[in-house]
Amino acid sequence: MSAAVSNPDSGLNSTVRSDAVATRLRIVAAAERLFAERGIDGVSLQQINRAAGQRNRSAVQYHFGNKEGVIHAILDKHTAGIERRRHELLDEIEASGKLELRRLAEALVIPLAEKLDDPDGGIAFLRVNAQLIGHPDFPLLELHAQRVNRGADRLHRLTARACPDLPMELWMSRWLALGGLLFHGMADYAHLTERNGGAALNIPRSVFVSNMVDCAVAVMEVPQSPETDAELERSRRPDEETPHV
Amino acid sequence: MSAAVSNPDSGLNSTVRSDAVATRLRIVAAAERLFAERGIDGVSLQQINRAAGQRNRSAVQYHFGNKEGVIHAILDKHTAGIERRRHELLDEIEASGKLELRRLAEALVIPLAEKLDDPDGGIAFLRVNAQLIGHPDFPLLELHAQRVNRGADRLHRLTARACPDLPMELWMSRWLALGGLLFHGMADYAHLTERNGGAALNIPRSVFVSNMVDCAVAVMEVPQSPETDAELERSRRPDEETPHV
DNA sequence: GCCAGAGTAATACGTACGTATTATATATGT
DNA sequence: ACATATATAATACGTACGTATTACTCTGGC
Repeated sequence: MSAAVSNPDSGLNSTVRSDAVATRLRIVAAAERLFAERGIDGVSLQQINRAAGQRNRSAVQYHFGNKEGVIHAILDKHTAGIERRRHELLDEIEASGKLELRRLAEALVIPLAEKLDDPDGGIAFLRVNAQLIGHPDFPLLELHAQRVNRGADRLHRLTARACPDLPMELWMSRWLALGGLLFHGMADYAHLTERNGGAALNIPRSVFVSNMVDCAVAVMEVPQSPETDAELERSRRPDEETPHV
Repeated sequence: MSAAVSNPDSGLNSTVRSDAVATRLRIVAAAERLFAERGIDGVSLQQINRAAGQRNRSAVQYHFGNKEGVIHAILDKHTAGIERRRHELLDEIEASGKLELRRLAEALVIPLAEKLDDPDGGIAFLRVNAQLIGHPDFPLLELHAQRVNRGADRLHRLTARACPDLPMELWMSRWLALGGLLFHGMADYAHLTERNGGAALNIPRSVFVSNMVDCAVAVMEVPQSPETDAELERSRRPDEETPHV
C-alpha cells in the first residue's frame, strides 16, 4: 500500500516520466516473449525483471502490481490495433448492405492473423492468448470482460444475425468451440512459424489464413444434422426421460 | 539414483504391495483433480502429496519420479478405455464397408465425450488434456508420441482416406485445428458441467455431443473455398512473388 | 512366526520466489 | 538551477518448493 509499489497509472500523477514508459515497454516485451516460450505459470516476476535488463527485483511490482497487471498490459499493447482493423472490416461489410458470412469470418480471423507479421511480439501475443483460454487464474473471457472490446461484441452480434436458422443453444456452443479452433490453430501455426522462420507446415501464410476462414465459415453455417435435431427434439420433451446412450 | 526414489514400475521387483497401488491411485486421483482446478503448473508435488492424505513429502517422487510421471499416470488411467471404445467404433465402421465421415467423427468424439460421465476423474482428465495441448513443458502431441495410441492413428488414417479431395496441406492444418476445437470445447463444457452439476449452457449432453460431431464433420468435409484455391494456386507458382495482402 | 524388502514417515538442505523497506539517482515543472 | 516527486537500485525477510537422507512400519513370502 506504500507509494513505492502503487501502480503509477492508477494514481493522480500528473507527470509520466519518459524513462518509465521505456522501462514499461521493455518489461512488457520481455514478459510476452517469456510467457510464450515457457508458459505464463512457468515465468516468475523476477525472471521478467532480469530479462528486461532491470537490476531491480521489484520493477514489475512497481509498474504493474502483479502478473495479472502484466497480462493486461500485453493485451493492451496489441488489442487496440486489432480492434481498429476489425471495425474497419465490419464497416465495409455493413456498408455493402448484406451480411456475407465469409466476410464476417474474415473480420474474425484476419485481424488476428495479421499479428503473425507484427515483429514486435505479435506471435508471442497469439501464443499467450491461446494459453489464456483455459487458464484457471486468468481465463481469457474474464480478462476480456474487464476491458472494452466492442469489435468482438459487434462481430458476435453480426455473425449470430447471419446464422438465423441455427438454434441458439447450438450457436453458443459452436461460438465457444470456434475460439478454441482459432486461437489454438493460430498459436500452433505461430509457434511453427517462429521456429522455421517464415512459413510453417509447408503452407504459406495466405493459404493458412484462408483455410482458417473456410473452417470458421463451415462451423458457423453448417446446419445441424438430423441426428442433432432428433436429440434436440427429444430433450425438449420434459415428460420423456432421456436415455443414457 | 538411489533405490528409494526409483520408480517401482521400472525395476525388476517381483512383488507389488497392495497398499502401494492404493496410494498410487489416491495420488493420481488427487493430482488430476488439482491439475484440472488450478492448472498443471499451479500445483506443486507437495500439494499433491497433502491432497492425497500422504504425510510424507516425497511420496510422489517415490512412485512417479516427477510431475511428468504423474501426468503419464493420469493419461494411462483413462486412455486405455478410450482406445478400446474407439477401436470398437472403428471396427463397426470398417465392417460396414463404407467410410461414412459422420461415423468417423463419432469415433473421434464419442469416446472422449463418454468421459463426461466417468465419475472417477473423467471430467478432470478432459480438462487436463486441454491444458496439455499448448503446454511448453509437456505438449500433448509429444506425450502421445511416447505412448501407444493406435486408435488415434487408425482414426487419423481413415479420416484422411475419407476426405480425398482436400489438398494434403489443408487437411493437416485442419486436423490440428480440430484438436483445439474438440479438446477445448469438451473441456469448457466439462468445466461448466462440473459447476452446474449436470447439464451446461442449457444444453443436454447428448445434444452437445451431437453438435460437436456436426462441427467436426463440417471442418473435415467442407471443400476449400475459391479464395483458398486461388491462394493455393498462387503459392505454387514460384516465379511470382506473393503480395503481402 | 519371522525376515527381507517395499512402502511410508520425518527431517534437513539449498534455492528461488513474492513482498516489503530503505536508499540512491534522475527527469520534470517551476 | 533547484527542489520535488518519480523511477530505479539494493537489501532483507518469511515461505514454499524440489531433492536427498535417514529412520520407522508393515506387507508378503517362506
